[in-house]
Amino acid sequence: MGKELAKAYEPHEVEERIYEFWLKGNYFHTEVDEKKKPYTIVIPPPNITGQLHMGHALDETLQDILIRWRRMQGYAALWLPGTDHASIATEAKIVEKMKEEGVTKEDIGRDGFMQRAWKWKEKYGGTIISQIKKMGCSCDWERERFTLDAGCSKAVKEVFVSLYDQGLIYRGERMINWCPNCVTSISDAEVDFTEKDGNFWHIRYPLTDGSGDLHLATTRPETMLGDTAVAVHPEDERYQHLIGKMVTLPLVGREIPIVADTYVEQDFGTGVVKITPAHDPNDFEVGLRHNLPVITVMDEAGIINENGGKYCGMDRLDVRKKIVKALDEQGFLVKVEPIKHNVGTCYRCKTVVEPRISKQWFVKMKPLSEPAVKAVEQGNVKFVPERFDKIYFNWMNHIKDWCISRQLWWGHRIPAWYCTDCGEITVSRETPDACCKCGSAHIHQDEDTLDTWFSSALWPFSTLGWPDSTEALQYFYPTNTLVTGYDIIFFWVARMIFSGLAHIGKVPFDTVFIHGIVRDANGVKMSKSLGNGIDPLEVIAQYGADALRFMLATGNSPGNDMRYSPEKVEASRNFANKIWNAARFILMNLEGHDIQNQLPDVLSIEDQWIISSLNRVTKEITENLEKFELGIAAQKIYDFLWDVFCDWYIEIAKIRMNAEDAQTEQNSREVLVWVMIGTLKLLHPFMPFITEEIWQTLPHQGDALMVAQWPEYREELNFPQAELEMQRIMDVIYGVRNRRAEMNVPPSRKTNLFIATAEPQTFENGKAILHKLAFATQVNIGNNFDMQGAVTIVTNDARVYIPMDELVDKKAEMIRLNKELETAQKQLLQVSGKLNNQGFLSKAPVDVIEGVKKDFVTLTERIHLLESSIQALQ
RNA sequence: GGGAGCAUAGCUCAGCUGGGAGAGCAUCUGCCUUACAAGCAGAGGGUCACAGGUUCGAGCCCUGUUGUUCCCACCA
Repeated sequence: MGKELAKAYEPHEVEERIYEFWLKGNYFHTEVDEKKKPYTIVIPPPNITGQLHMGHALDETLQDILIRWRRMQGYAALWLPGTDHASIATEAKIVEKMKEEGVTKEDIGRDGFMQRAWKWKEKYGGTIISQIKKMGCSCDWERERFTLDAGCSKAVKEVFVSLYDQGLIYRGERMINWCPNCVTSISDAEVDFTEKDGNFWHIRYPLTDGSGDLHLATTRPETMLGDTAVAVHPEDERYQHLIGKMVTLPLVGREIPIVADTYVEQDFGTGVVKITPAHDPNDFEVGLRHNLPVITVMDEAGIINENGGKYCGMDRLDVRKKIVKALDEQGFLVKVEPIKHNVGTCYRCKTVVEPRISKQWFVKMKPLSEPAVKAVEQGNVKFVPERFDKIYFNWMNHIKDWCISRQLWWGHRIPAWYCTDCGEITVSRETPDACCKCGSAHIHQDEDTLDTWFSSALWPFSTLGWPDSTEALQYFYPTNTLVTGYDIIFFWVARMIFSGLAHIGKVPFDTVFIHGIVRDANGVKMSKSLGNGIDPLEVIAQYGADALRFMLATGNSPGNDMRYSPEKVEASRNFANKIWNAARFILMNLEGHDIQNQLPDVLSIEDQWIISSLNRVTKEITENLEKFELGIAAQKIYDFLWDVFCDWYIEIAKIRMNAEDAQTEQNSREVLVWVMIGTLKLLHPFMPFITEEIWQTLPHQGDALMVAQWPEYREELNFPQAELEMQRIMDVIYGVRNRRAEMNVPPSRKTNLFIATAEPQTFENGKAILHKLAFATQVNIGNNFDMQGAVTIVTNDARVYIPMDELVDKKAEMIRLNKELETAQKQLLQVSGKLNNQGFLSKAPVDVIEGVKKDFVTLTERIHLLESSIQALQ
């Protein structure tokens, strides 16, 4: 206490110090405590390759708000942090760096590569964590985890073996999505379809018997090297007579059959489709049905192989051009039609994905997805906003088996060993010495690793110690809230839900709180390639973490996208500064006085009014937070602090600080402190740094605001009468200010005020306030005043006169009063319309009818006051 | 092809289970009133996309239309 605060809030001087203070106090750490209820959030682990971007900043802010709020409410609030090894992304980065050094993966071998990768992780993996700390996040850093650490590895092996034993993991040769650039398989979820310009190449396939030819169209002419049939619809009259005949594949010379299959749509194109079973998923199915040979013509890197004849060794896209040219030269090309079509691309590197037949590991999804769907249907997991459950259901109900093996080194290696002698596969938690079937020691482990999301799917329980039955697991699982963007429901949320159910038998969390993405000021998605991303760290450096957090938490609603704009952060920064200065005012007035954070025994009207207002706002904000309406909650604190506490209560306090009466001053100080502390508590989850800093300088109980008790609504602090009376006084002040502003009267020019009212006591009580805030030299209160040539203001409870003869334009005054009368009469008409409506009276709820009746009385009184004012003016 | 979101002040967006529309920024007018000019006091500005319907009452619920964004599926 007694510390001098700078005139403007300087976040960079505060944030680091406060964060250290919290760490030192060990406030982030949460132990199992049977006396408390747990509240748990597991962080969506950011990639170790990552740099903090606005998406993280938003996600982290929402989580920290929830966790800080629950912690203050007395929960054992655990926010469990960690990072993801991000197999594809990380491996790509390391390979890229090795390339600069002129080293390849093969050069250094698997062990050498893993050594490098771990070194890389040690060096860069902490970056994102330190950036999260800059946001002010209250994660339990003692429990920080990594998806590739020993514990997670144990969980992964357990899950793999268990699913394998249940027959839910199998190995098979299937058509999968292949990224020729990452040189690995990827899952269906990892394919992005993007619309691209392409061509329909119309080609003529001659009938082998020379009786004619078939026209067909393709977007991938190079795959014709692997064609093993041509298909038409069985009921297509145009081609009935050709079914069973042969065509000769141009350029290649292979004779292939014409088959009939309902997969072909008669109305699309020419109704003839070339069939390449090795390079198209649909063609693969057709091939199976018609027992067609499968000819693979491309290798892992998209290079044409020996089956491609003279095109062997060339890239698929070069071959496309060459084939088109050759077809054209030899007269097989009918025409080229430019089209837009959807092309599957790798979600990591954007390379065009090649469908490819390959032996991979799969998770059988049907038995896992069904209980996961049920869990959401039954409400065991709730999406906020609710509509996202539709997206979830749609995906879960149409899910195909999940390809989980990746041809990468950085990741969880598949715990399967192959016997060179008998061919048996040994799947085991521990590294086996011998084949489980024949006992041969000639076994070698599968070279592949698992999809990153395989380990992420276990995150809510692997991080709590599973498969061991730890105390933490028992206590904190199921977790409570999962906070993430809608773009990650498939990748992660869905997989966590079925994994939790399959391995623990319980859903991993009860609520999925979904947010949108942060776009730039023009509404364009921020991306590295566009270079339109805003660095949250720069924003923090310029405006402070609290301003960024507040901006991200307000002005948007759950599940919807938002735009970043500097103006919004500035507004939040200004709010921080407002709080700062309110605190400065209070501190200035505390100097030399012994003030506790407690309410005085006797409360004035204005004390009751502000306390009652805070009490109500406290209740509302808590309710908003319970419903995940974070933005609304933040807005309410903003409004209370600025428009109510600062604009009115502090202004009134200035008057009372100059009162003769020492007790009034003292009471005023106590209420100032009490309300400020209460407000700081409400605001703390949103703006943790500045609130903690201020709280520390004010009289308080306890060591830190972040572990102070969340305020609760108290019935004995509800003062409706005081609120009503303050409203009357404020109405007069609003009216006076308004009229003075219209007439350009500067504040320095004080005037007399005459208030004619049936509620003299209210205004008597508020005399000092009216005096200062309505710029009065004298405040006269009575039943009636005979005022000539005065400015007249009519409120619901009073007629107010300001004698300013030289400024009064009678005509203008008349017009204004008549206009107000007209408005009031219109409103009265509406209100009485309702009261005369039998339907309204019989069907509307009682409190609504009461409200309208009250309006009727108020308006009638107002009209009466206006009419007599007009009369007086005449 | 299937599904979802959005359309409210000049701009960016709030508006909870239906009870007569709000904020920030911008604009205009006054103010250095000793916490704050990153501020104070005022003002203007909206057929809540359009058309129907339900209801005593619709920005909110229902149907349709238009525009816009996105997700899923995928057409060779």
